[in-house]
Amino acid sequence: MWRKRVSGVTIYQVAQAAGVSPSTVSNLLNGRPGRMLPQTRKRVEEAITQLGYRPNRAARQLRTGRIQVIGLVVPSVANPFWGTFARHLEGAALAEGYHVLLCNSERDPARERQYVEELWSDGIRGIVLCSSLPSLEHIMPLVHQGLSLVAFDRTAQAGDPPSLVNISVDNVIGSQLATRHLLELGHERIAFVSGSVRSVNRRERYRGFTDALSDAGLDPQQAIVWSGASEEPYGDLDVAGLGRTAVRDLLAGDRRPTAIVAINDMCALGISAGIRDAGLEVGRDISVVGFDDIVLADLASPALTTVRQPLADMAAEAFAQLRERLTGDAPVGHSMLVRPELVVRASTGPAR
Amino acid sequence: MWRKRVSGVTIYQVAQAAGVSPSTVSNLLNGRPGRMLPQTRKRVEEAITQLGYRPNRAARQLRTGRIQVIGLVVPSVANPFWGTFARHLEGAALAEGYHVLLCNSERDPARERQYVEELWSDGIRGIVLCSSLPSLEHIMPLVHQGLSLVAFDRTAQAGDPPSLVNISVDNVIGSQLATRHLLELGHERIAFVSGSVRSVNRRERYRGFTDALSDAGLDPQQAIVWSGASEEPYGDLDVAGLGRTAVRDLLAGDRRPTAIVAINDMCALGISAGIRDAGLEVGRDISVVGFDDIVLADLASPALTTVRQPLADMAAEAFAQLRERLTGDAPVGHSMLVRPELVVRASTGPAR
DNA sequence: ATTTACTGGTGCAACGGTGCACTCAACCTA
DNA sequence: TAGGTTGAGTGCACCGTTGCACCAGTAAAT
Repeated sequence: MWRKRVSGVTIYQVAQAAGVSPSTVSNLLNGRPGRMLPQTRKRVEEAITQLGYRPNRAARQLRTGRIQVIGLVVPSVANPFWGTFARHLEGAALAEGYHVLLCNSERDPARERQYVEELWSDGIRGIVLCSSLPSLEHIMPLVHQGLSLVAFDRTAQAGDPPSLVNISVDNVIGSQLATRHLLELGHERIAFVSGSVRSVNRRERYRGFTDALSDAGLDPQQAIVWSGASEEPYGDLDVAGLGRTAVRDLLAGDRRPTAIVAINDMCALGISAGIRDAGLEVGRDISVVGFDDIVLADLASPALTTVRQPLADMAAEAFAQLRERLTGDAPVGHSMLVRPELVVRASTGPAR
Repeated sequence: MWRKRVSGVTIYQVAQAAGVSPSTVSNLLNGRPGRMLPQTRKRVEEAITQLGYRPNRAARQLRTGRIQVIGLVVPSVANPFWGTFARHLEGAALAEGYHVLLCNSERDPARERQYVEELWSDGIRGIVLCSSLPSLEHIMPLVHQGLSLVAFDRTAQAGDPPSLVNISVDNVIGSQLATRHLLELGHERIAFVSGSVRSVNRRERYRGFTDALSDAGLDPQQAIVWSGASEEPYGDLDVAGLGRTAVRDLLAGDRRPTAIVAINDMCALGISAGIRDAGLEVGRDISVVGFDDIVLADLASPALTTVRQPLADMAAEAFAQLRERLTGDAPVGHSMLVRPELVVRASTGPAR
């Protein structure tokens, strides 16, 4: 079976219509308009619009090796945090004529790696990776081959090559803000709830948590920590369910917390649901703090106190960094560590 | 400045390593392994794995006109409903070796059209479009040129060409289920809240709403309808804020509803927040029903009564339809109208 | 002994666009 | 008038894969 040819107008047809050679059309298209007379240029432009010519990207990519697509690997776009990020990144990319190819890793390193390799084989040379795995070893071979990588939601780690750009909020400070807020409200039995233990941002947020406890003269060793049942990767969808489960466990234990610091907002929303499941009231019986400030934090009941990440700015910066590297304007980018902000709402209240 | 060549291993290198011609490698790669001796085949396979060869997609696409990428145009992936859908679609696509190129239209017809045209110029010939605009006229020229289009969240309209596949939940029935549920609880002053009036699914859900009222002997003309302030397109992010605003207006009016049917869950969550803003209790003072059953519906407080869309199944079907058309297995697909299901939770209660 | 069929390959011309190297005419310059 | 320079535009090889058309060698059929 042979497929219908649907490729559309080619540069040859444009050239013919304008009475010039394909090279001239190409010259115009590729920023060399000074190489022809204004009247020639005009003829070519008219032919282009009249025929509705659009360059074939595959041919262009094959010839030049360049392509106006970047990859985005997120844990799961079903999590509104990542959905919002994807949308912002796409907005930034679109403004410069780039497309975004979206990949959900489900926090599975194997899938992450597979995706990155497929993107490479698609000719994509710039990727925003939201991995939060401590080690990016599985990706580094491609980086050395020329892949531009911006790691989002991951701070610089010892041993990172200089070519790697990290963009992240300062998780330690964010978590400190959250924890201090609870301490100031008089809470002392504060729990920390998260999923997988391995991610960089979990580690850092945990450190901010313990730092704040120490500063307040409490013993971090005594802190109540709930970290999911297993070491297995988990999709971000489940993180809310995880929070719900956590509350059951915590309330069944002998040291019931009066406040909970959640790894992120989805988790916090799950925790809030779990608290209600137990017949308790969020913000009065147990306080909850999230992280991210997704849109739903403000919509929840009670509205969620959380640590805000300036997502739109960070997405814009991620794209800007990637683009500079891709176009060769700045071979070495620089990492960015954004200061987060505490947003106090109704899910936190004085300890009773 | 000339860019570093980073194209990787080519089919020539594989052929040379295996001691055959590129054609033979190509034959193996393209499902014609019977054309060579088993030992030859083995040599080629070994050369492929050893060199880590991955076909260059641009070259392949240029030659064949085919490409293993489909486009997905959604209103906004920041809305968890669309995020979840995107994830499911991607899962289905990935299983068959397809990638998904994601585009957020923000419900702007101009942007929608622009995206579809760019996808076309990228050589993409299959698109899942979540438009819900009544008319797809702005897309039809490309469909006639050979674009395979699956319209999601949109039911068949009079005048649709047979080549167009629509996949949607039965909005009329879904909305009827929601409304009847409220009627059975004794509500009579029921409001319908939505954003833009123009979308097909808003129209249908509204019809289900009025049908149910009529069936119960109520006059649909008397129904309380709130439909946003303007005719302008709106991003899906704002739909929650819209719901919140709606409640302010409704409570300021002289006919206060005792129950509200929301166009979707994000809107319902906004409505719930608005009800709380006014110092009232959701499910007791005012009942709220959503549509979609996003993950957060179950997490909300009170948990949201809503109409469930079997999103995973629908996404799988959307991809399957598209794929059949792209591979030529089934030149004419068929539309799908899924029966939705009411999920009763705590946001609805008896009228007082 | 010639024809026919099959097996296991290979040769080659595209696909559409790019940009370096080139030409050719017109215009200086000494 | 020979030599140089500039301006405007063209020729062509190449990017990596594909699959039709072909071919050489062997085996079976006539």
